[in-house]
Amino acid sequence: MRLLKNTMYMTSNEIRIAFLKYFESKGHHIVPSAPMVIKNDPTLMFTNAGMNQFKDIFLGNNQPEFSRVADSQKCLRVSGKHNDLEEVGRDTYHHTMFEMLGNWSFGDYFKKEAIDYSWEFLTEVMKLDKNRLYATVFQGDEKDGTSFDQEAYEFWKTKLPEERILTGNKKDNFWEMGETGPCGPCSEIHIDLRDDEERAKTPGRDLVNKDNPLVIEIWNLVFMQYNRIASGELKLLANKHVDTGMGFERLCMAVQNKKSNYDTDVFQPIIQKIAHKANVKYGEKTETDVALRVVADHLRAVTFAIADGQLPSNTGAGYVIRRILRRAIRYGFTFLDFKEPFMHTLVPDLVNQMGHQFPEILKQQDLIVRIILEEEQSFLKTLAKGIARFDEYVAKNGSKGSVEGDFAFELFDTYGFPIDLTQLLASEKGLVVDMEGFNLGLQQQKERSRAAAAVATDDWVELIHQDTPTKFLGYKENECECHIVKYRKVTAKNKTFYQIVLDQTPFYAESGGQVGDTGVLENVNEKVAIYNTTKENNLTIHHAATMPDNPSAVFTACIDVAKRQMTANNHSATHLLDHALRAVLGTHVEQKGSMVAADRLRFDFSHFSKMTDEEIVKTEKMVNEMIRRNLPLQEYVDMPIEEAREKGAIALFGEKYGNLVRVIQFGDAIELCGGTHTSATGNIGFFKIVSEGAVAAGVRRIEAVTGNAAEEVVYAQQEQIKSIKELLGSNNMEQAIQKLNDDNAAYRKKIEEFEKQQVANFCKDLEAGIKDVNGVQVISKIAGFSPDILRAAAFQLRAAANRVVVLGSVFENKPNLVVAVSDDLLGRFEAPKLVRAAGKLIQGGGGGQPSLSTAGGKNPAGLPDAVAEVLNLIAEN
RNA sequence: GGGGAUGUAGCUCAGCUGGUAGAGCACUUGGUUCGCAAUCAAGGGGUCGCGGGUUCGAAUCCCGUCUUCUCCA
Repeated sequence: MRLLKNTMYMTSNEIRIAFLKYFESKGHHIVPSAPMVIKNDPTLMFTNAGMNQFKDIFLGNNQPEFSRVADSQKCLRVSGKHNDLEEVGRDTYHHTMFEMLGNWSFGDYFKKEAIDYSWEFLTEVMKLDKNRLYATVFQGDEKDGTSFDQEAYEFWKTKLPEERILTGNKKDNFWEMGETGPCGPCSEIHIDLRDDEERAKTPGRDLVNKDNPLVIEIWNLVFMQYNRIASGELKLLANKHVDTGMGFERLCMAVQNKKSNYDTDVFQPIIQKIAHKANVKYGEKTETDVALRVVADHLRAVTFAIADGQLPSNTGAGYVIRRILRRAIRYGFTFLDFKEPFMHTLVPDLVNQMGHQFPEILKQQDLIVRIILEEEQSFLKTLAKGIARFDEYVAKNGSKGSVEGDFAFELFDTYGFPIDLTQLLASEKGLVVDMEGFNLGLQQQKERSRAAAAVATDDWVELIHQDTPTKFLGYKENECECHIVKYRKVTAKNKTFYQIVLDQTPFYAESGGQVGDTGVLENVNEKVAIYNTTKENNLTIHHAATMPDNPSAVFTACIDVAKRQMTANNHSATHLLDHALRAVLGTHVEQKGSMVAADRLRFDFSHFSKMTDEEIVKTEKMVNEMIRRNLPLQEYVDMPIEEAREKGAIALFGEKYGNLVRVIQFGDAIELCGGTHTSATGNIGFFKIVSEGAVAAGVRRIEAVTGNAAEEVVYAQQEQIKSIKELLGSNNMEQAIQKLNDDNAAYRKKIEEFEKQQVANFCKDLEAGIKDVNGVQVISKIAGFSPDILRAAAFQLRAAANRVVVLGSVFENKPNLVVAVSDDLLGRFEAPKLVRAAGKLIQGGGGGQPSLSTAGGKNPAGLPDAVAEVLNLIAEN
């Protein structure tokens, strides 16, 4: 319940809407947040800034659709100079997931308007106290040849007294996207949220950019006016852009007059909920406060990541999500005393709070809950195992006073046991963890990995300047004339290859699950094989082992048509499968992953139980029925996304779509899709599911084949059945196999009994032939039994007192020897010694336990001598 | 992608340097009666992930491969 006093402040939802409304009123086009999970950019796993979705515009690979844009962007940061996952929650202002409010100008307005808008929004719309605001301006950099940003300074002078306009160096006030590329000076707006008393003591201007949690940067206005080229030199850009970013949570804190982001209504409802469940109060104890913040923050991050299609896993981006989730579980486990899964129970509360603004989490709530629950269960299990392992270690090594770094690292590295938990457990036992040793192990691990993953990428060699994406002709053409726009050399693991960008291409770049095309780049003089095609942002990259001798020549790019056709068949079949699954299982089926290759297809989708055989058959039949109807491909290029949605086209969560989309339709199966498809479903021929299984909680995977490959599966099965029938000599396989099974069991039983009998008879015979050697009852015999029977007999015979048993046999042309000694003679004779000595005579070796040992060899003729040798040895002792 | 671990009875796992595959729970049958995981006895159940190799002998050692987990990138 909100206190009356607080109703004076805008809620976070109102603040977000006010921001978007304001910029809309200034001619900005409002775009939705891009997914937090990034595909098609190997340099980035998650959206970490508002500008990510516009990167291609800044890089000049793409043209903007609108010159003024604003949005609120979901972002995730887990590493970087100011963002270490381990720090989140310990202080009151770091987050993993946050929203970045931003407005952009692509070659439209520049410094004046950017500054005017930001000032007006903060002071007039948000009504923040002007006296608490500071602006920073770039001071210039001699080495770069850049000068003081007089322009920005002049504009700020119209808003602020000069003593509250500060200058900053290259580190704070010059923004660069990477080593090279567009960049420029930036102007930051800082706000001083301290009490008046504090402000009177120290002026705010002394605390700007000094890591004070209450004197913070609230908005960064970047003025992109340069392009940094590989030599480090700056060149003026023809089109100047504005890129701004304002931390939504910080803005809420300022507007709502709080001392921490976590005190705003963005976090408080969920924090209160967690506190209630944990039976603690927020604000009472540092330890539990940190844990509450960690859980609240991480819950948001994980929920949104899963909604955007990134499930926790053990590699790449999925691993980052798992780490975040596990960190929250572990804080809950240790400091909030949650010994049972709890995170998943909080999802509905978060959805309740944010589901209106972000419908993706509302729609996928069930899946999110299930996945988090499963992760919680499995992690609590690894915690339990780690604790057991730790206790075992302490029982053995507790007296040493410290926990060895090697052990702590092993626990962490192999068993996933968090190091801080190890430290906690250790301190409870009065032990100290050797962190130096632990860090050494971690360091070595990192170096190993880096060395293995080292990729050296050379600069692009630009042959033709082109600021539009490669024109893709592959929907219609299998080959086309082309020029190389640019290329670069890449070295990884001592292998070099080349990445080539063309002006236009028929090659489909790996995306949307469909594999990249292969083919050749050729002209009359030369021919280069393209072995893969991938996408990096908007660049279509052709991979080749070598470069043409004359890269500037005109080429013909030809794809491997057969492979493409099979891939297209599989891609179309995937759409039919998706459609059939929704019909058979329900509309909760959402695509969670897809892989379309020439020889097979794989489709991951949300569904909560194993598909029954009937459901699988029903799905197959439905797909095959659509194939037989030979539905023609209906392709709509550049259809407005709203129209596509009305048509009922299936879109993917976590996929970024423009305003104009490509729609692929086969009958009732309609999907937004960029892939290549077959002209009519009849080309697919035949569809067959080859496996169905689980990939994660609530996610199933189907693997299937089509056309030739499917035909082959059927033929292979037919062939198998035929040969089985031949082997059985019967057409009624079920009956014949049942009989075989029954017979087999009966025979096994009989053999067992027979062997038992054999051993018993054998023993009886042998008992009759006991000899006395040196006061010891000796049984020795050479027979034709298997080693197993020999051993069983010896085992029985040694039960009596004062006995040594020596048995030999030739079985399958190999000599075997068993020596057994009765318990009371164990001090006097050792079976292994005896058997080894005898083994030499049959050209073999042996050993075993003191009471019973075996040997085998290669010389059957030596067997009598071997037995005699044992008797000699007995006689000598 | 690299490192480490893991795979043994329906389930949870043990099996030390190679020597007759085990425990607990579950199951079957029988006995007992102390009413909600009762107890006693007997019993069934295992291609030791898969494929090679070394060895007289491999669950155990070596090589390859797959599964799952885990850390790093």
